[in-house]
Amino acid sequence: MIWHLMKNKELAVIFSRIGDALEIKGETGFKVVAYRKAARILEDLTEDIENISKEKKLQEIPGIGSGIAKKIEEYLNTGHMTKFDEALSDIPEGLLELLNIQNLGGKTVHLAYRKLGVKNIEDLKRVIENGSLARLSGLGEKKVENIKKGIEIYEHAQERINIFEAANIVEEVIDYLKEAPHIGRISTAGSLRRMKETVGDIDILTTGRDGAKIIDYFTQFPLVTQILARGKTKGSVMISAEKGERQVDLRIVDESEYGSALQYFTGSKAHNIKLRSLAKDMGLKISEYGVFKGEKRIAGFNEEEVYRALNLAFIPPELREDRGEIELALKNNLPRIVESTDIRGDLHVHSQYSDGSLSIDEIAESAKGLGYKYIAVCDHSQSAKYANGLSPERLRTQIDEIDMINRHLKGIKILKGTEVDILKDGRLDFPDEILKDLDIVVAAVHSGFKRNVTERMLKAMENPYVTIIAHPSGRLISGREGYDVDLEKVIEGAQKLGIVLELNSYYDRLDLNEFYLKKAKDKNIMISLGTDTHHAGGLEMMRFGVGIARRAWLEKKDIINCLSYEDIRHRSFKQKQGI
DNA sequence: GCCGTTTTCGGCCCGACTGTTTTCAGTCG
Repeated sequence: MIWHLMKNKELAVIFSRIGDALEIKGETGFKVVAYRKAARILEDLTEDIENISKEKKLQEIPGIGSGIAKKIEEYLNTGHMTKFDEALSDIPEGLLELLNIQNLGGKTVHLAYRKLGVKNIEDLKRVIENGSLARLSGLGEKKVENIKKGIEIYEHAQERINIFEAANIVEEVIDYLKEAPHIGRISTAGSLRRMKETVGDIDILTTGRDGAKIIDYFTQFPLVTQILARGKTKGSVMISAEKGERQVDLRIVDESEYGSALQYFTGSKAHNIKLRSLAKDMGLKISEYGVFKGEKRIAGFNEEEVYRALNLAFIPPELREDRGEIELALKNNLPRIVESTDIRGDLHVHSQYSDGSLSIDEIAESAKGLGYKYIAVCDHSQSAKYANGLSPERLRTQIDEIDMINRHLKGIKILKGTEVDILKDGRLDFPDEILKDLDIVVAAVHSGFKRNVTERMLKAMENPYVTIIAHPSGRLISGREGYDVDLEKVIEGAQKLGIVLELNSYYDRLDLNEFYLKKAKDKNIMISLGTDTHHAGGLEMMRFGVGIARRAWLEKKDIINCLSYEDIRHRSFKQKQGI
């Protein structure tokens, strides 16, 4: 577990709940926003809030003022927060949960609580059924019907969609939309365009002459199960997907507005709010329809001119999270984050020798097709029985085969590698005399997830032949929590010993995650991208790894996949790190 | 609650959709 940031998480939850409670009580919206913003900041923070507090630097964090700083200090010192106790004292436990229901907000929850004594979701269903909710002033049959729909969606709520599933859905819907009447440009937007590891819903933007017709066509997509909204410029539907239903939102704008709409619709919300207030300070107004000076539109056709109109360098979607990117763009000082085309090879691929489906030849062919200069075959080691792990003898055979293929191969080189198990006592699953003959040694924990994982990884890193630690947290996005490991210590160890940390780029791992990648980068640790694929199509997962790397502000110089074949083989990244 | 070379008080991002309303409130993104 990530003990270091426990207080950050606890405080994030507390502030978020205070925000919810105040919303229900009808407190001014700005206070609610301020608490929720504080929650988001704490959620995002990669530094331990206790350290920041000790150094008396809480108020240096934008969005944290004297009020919230005091409350943080109180909580850290005493273990409780008076404001939290007050805010929730007269709010029943089940009431906050109701805010998660679509079409139901603080105002209505408050009203239902005060007038009908609704304290939880069961009460809410009751007053819907007996008709008393619909009789409240400001409500009616249709509103209640929508709340009912909201409850249904909430109760069947899926976890967030992984980026791969989201990308697939988008592709299908966009293919369908291409046949819509008089449709123009189409793009995905929202958190998928920002390449978040999971997304809540799917956003698509198009241009077109007759919005209502396109929306109409959109709602007739064969997989649509529910129409949530259908207007002239905006439509929203639920579609059935692999695992349950997913929400897809479509927005239609005029060609001349496409850039500003794409910018607006891509978000993040926090990024956009900051942009709009920046625009306001400059005497401008920004919306999805453009950047305006008075009545006159001064930008909107493409995103570049939108940012330019605000005196900002272009900010790539992956950076738009209000984590300091706007301040740097103002000074034209943004990092030049890595591009897909900078990636010269995949550094973690499995073959038929262990549990992959591809021969070495096929791997070479596929990699060549992607324009790579090299690819590392890293099969499992002998203890990984479940994965047909290689004995030292079979690894020798594989090494010989790769040497032979490399002699004939044009335009691409295969790196000889292994994904060697870190055993339960921290030893490696192969002896040094064979490790020394490999180009790349990826070491990984595959068993004993709760057993001294930190110590075992640190011990593995001391082996002079280990290049990379694979999937350092061990989490699976679809549901496995990961190792009981102290990643702070792993990062420290990697820095000391010149070890590369992996960004495992398969969509359900994406491990390290963006926060630890950023930390590693800040300590000058090199990162390796590997898809860990077991089949040909999986090589395409690299785009998700690159997306996460970009979200972590990684540059070309931070990633060993951007080095030449020679530099990788001679491990010159170690020299770069001064080892 | 946060924030400030126009302000320590009085602002705080902007617009669509829906439904309940005769001019607007609530919710969402």
